[in-house]
Formats: sequence, structure tokens, C-alpha cells
Amino acid sequence: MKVTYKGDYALKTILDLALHYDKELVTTHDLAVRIDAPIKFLEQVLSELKKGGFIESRRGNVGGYMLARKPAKITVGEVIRFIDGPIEPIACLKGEYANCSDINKCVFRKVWEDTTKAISGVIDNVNFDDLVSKVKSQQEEPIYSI
Amino acid sequence: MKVTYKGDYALKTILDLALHYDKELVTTHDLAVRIDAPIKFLEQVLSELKKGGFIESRRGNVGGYMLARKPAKITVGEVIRFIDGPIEPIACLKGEYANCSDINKCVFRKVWEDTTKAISGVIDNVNFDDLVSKVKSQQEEPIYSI
DNA sequence: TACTTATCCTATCTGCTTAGTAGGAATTGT
DNA sequence: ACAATTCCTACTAAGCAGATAGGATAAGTA
Ligand code: FES
Ligand code: FES
Repeated sequence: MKVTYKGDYALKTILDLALHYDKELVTTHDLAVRIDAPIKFLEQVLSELKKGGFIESRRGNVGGYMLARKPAKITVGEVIRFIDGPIEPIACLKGEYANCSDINKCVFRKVWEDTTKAISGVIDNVNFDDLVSKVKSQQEEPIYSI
Repeated sequence: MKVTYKGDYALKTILDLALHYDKELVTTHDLAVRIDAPIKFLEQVLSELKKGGFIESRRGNVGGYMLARKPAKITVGEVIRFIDGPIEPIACLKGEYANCSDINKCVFRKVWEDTTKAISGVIDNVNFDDLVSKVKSQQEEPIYSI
């Protein structure tokens, strides 16, 4: 599993849209500023997220993006898999491995299967409602630094 | 985390040497045949494993390789980290990430930290004595196929 | 000493992926 | 008409994965 910049931008995008859920549309420009991403690169990420059914858009003068589903219905795992591909740590488990001739004989296979489950156990159990709550509770926190 | 062919060859190398532990030296040629790796590529892997203190070698006519430690004292995690680098799923946690300006504010950070721990929980708890036992028990199994 | 069989060392290469850039077409409100 | 926006396609620079190539060095043996 590798989370690329693209994946990171996608997650931050969904989170930003989740924070604006049921309020206003978010433009690529504003998003790019807030999540600190190159706008032209972000455009491509947004295009993919739309194809993936995560977000919806409105074109034209007062256009922008919004979530296609409730934040609670989108998990980190879903987004990462869609943008960065399978979470399996080795090509073998994705069925693209020449060396895995006899699946039943390789004693490492179970290790990678367990690893995959362990990763899934984390990222498939965090949704964007959880994250929105976390952001909001962070904002309420008092500031102790001077 | 990504396990490359190099990492896979390294693991299979250690396992093969573990199976020959305290018996005979293993040559690159024999190893390459058994684990199905290009010999010249495997040479480089062996060189790295030696530098990493996993294996020892003897040069010359009757040379070859052997484990530098007991199989039980080598874990899958150790080998993978040495050959394929840090297991963290995102550059951010490796300290090579421009976008992680305020570490305390990014709500995704905990997700990646938890993911790292989950992976570690698997690969750092499998050693090569476990794997040797598994190979041997597999060999003892009756064959049900015709 | 010559020969063989090994490890050891360094350079090079090809294809793929990542992260980004570039330029403009299409859409919509004012 | 104009401005602001999404949408679409192509291109590029850098790095990495997975080798390949060619030999130098070491050690046992006839
Ligand atoms: S080669 Fe496929 S699991 Fe090991
Ligand atoms: S940007 Fe560093 S953890 Fe999110």
C-alpha cells in the first residue's frame, strides 16, 4: 500500500467538501488554496473523484463541487483504493506476479494476507463524518501556546 | 508499504538459508534456481543482505552463503524494512512530505500511524523459525490431489 | 602453476510511475 | 459580450523497479 500525493489530495478534498456538506459549492481554486495543491493537478484528481461517484459538480460561473454522498457514507479506504489502487502490499496478491507459481506453497502468502486485513481494519473503519467531528473538536480546543 | 521483487527475493533467500541452517553453504546459483530469481539480480540482493548483517559468505571454489543469525532471530519486518525501506504508507510519516505543514492539525495523521502499527503488528511478529516450521509441516502433509 | 568455481563490484539500461505543466474547449450566470 | 468556472487531452521531467553486462577477486584442486 502506498498513499501518493494524489491520494492525499483526494482525501483532503473529500474532507473539505465534507466540511461544506449541505452548505455551499467549493471551487477548485479555493480547494487548491486550502489543501495546498497545484490547481491543475487538483483538477485531474477532482475529475477522477467525480467519475468514481464521490463528488458532483456544477459548471459555469457559479460552479463548484460538492459531495455526492453523506460524509458518513464515505470511508478513507474507499477513496484510497479508488485513487491509488489496491492496498495489498505485494503484487502477488493482486494477481500480477510471475513468481507466485504455486499459491498454496508460498509460506509468505498468509503474511501478506494478514497484512492486507490489518490495513483494511484501519482505513475501512474511518469515515468522513468521524474526521469532520475530529476537525471540529480540534478547532474548539483552547490554545495553550503563547 | 510496498514489497518489491527485491524484497520478495530477499525473504525467499533468508527462508532458503534458514532451511539449510547449520548444514551446508548455499550458492547463488542453487538459490536462484530454487527461488526463481535472475542470478545477476539476486547477487545484488545477497550483497545487500550481507551488508545488513543478515547473511555471511565464503568466497572461492567451495563458497556460498549462510545465515548470520538463528532463523528465530530474524523477522519478516526486519528484512522488508532493510530492503524495501520504511513501512509507513505515506511520505508524510517518513518526514519527506512538503504538505505536512502542521502535523498536529492533519486529522489523517492518526489514520496513517494506526495503519503503520497494524502492519508492524503482522510482519514484526513472524520470524523465520515460524516459517521453517510451516514449510516442514506442509511437506509432511498428505497429497489429496491425483 | 593453471583452471575452475565461486563471491564481489560497478556501471548501464528499459519501461513504468509519479507529480506536475500546458493549452484550450465547453458551460453558465451577469 | 464577458467572466468565472468545470472539463478534456496531451505532454514532460525525474525517479524507481527490475533487471543486464562485464569483469575483478578469492580459494580450492589437478
Ligand atoms: S510468491 Fe505469491 S505469495 Fe509468495
Ligand atoms: S499531511 Fe502530514 S499527516 Fe496529513
